[in-house]
Amino acid sequence: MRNKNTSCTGNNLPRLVRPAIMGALLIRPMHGYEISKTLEDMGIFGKEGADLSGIYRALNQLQKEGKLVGKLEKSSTAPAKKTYSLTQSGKDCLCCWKSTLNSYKSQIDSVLNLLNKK
Amino acid sequence: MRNKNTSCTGNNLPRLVRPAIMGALLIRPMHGYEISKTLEDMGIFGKEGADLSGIYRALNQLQKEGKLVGKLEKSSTAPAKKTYSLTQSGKDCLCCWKSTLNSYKSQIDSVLNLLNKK
DNA sequence: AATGCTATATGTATAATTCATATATTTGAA
DNA sequence: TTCAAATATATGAATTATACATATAGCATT
Repeated sequence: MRNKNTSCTGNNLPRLVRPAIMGALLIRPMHGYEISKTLEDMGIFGKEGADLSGIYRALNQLQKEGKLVGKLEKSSTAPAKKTYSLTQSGKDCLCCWKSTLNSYKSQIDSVLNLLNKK
Repeated sequence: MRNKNTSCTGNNLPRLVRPAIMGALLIRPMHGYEISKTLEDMGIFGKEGADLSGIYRALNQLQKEGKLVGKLEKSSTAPAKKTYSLTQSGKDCLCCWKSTLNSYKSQIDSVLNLLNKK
């Protein structure tokens, strides 16, 4: 059954995956699975964490846009990983995201004000 | 040119149109164009306000879902309007939206905390 | 041997958004 | 008085994001 987010029971906030990923990479360079676990531990996307496939897709997109670079690390003892780090362009983008996220918050506050009327 | 919202320059917050519309209807029953102007005046979706076509689409969906009822008002002196009001189901939904929006805010705060690291 | 975790990726369906466009009436300005 | 702008609703089409399923594969534990 799809469709859990169409109504007022909305789970995750769309468009938050990208800045969340990039924020995680501010801590240190990480690979996708590690990013997913980090965000899950922080509880950003609820108890179940963000969808892994969405994270991998976003990572590939962000790389295509030049905001991240991924380095493939092969290993004989573990599955291959791609460790991503922020580029300068990615860091600039994060700065922009800061004001975007603050503007999201004030938009939400405006709606909440409406909902608390009366 | 499309594509203004894909990156960190994100404009409108998705999934905010529906609770915003329903919140406006808490003030009083209104028709679509009036809702659009009300939200625009409140600056919820930036200076340019929300896209009108999106509002009309959401109104029709919300009506289909039983959260609103629309009453067509024909007039000899003005274009026909559809005045919408919240149903009980719509009011229940709004209550749910309140906690959803607060959870959105805390998700955003978590990401902002990441971005402010160092 | 079987399960579960680590690790990445794609296919597909759906939902939401954006922009363009169509239609029709009314009001105000040049 | 003609033309533009505002009021009012709606649909078509493209894009983006999300969600869920699924595929693959190595490693660790029981």
